[in-house]
Amino acid sequence: MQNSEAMALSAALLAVAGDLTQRIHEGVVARGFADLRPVHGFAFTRLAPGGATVTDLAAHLGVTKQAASQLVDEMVRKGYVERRPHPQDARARLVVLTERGWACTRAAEEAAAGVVRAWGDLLGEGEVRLWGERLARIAPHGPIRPAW
Amino acid sequence: MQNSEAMALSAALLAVAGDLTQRIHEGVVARGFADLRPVHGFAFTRLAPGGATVTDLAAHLGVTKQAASQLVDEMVRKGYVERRPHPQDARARLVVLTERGWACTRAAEEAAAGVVRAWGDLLGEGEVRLWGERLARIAPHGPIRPAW
DNA sequence: CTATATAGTCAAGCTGCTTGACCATCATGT
DNA sequence: ACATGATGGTCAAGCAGCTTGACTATATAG
Repeated sequence: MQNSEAMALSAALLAVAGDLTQRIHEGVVARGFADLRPVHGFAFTRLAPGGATVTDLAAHLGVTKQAASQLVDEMVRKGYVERRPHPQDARARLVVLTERGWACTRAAEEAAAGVVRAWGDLLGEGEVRLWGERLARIAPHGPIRPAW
Repeated sequence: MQNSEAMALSAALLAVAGDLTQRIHEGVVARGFADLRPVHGFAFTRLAPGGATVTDLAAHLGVTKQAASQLVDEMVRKGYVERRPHPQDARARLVVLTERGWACTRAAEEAAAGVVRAWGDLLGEGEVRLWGERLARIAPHGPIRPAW
């Protein structure tokens, strides 16, 4: 494969990723969560299972723990998460989703499903399902942050 | 497809996109262009064909023309581009790549080719080639900026 | 020839991140 | 038991990269 082809493929992949991020975000906003940005969604995916510490969150997002702490401050202020004492470690605090946080997480899943469904209409659902498996093999632990 | 599957697929796609961005950037740095960030690469892809105005670049990157102008200032200072008078419009200035800018563009293509080749080793080259076609159908004009 | 639109720049301000310093608590070794 | 270092978290200050607003010069339309 020529270098220029690889570049075109890369550009197409990044365009799809950008489009996906944007559409999920629009879907979340349309469902009534206008005071969030995509980064909050990435945070929610880490917090959802059973909560996480600020340090966990920082590692997940690829930022300093100070930055993660500021993000948590903001989400607390907006009512999406709570800080609770950590059951095993008195230094740490467990950040967990509130009911509003869960509602937003469900909204994001619905929005993502809408986008993926549109892909299925274009390419066939089986095809799209195959993607998921192959993508996971390529970069199972890629950075959550496709930033500049 | 369940919502949670769609979310997992989305996460995998974003992880691959992040991984790709990071690896291309590392490849560019390893080839001797350490004073650039991924955004400069996105700018180069717009400038490469035959140059572009600051306003064109701003639209391509999804930022204000002031921000694009600052980016051009920086790239001029670092020797990657030049501002030339625009042949048809005395208000405008054509931003074009210098020889160093072209060298960096080639380095980015090599790096991208390296990543795509690794995908081919995992999945088969034909499979990867099919991706390119399908990705281009899904979001042919997605934003170049998969930002938060 | 006037009026409006467009290309570009200058200046100021804001947001989200970083670095650095610090305290409280945990874990380890003696 | 207790000293020592590691870890979780916060406070404070600074900065990079972007935005909005204002302005000039040139182009374009009527």
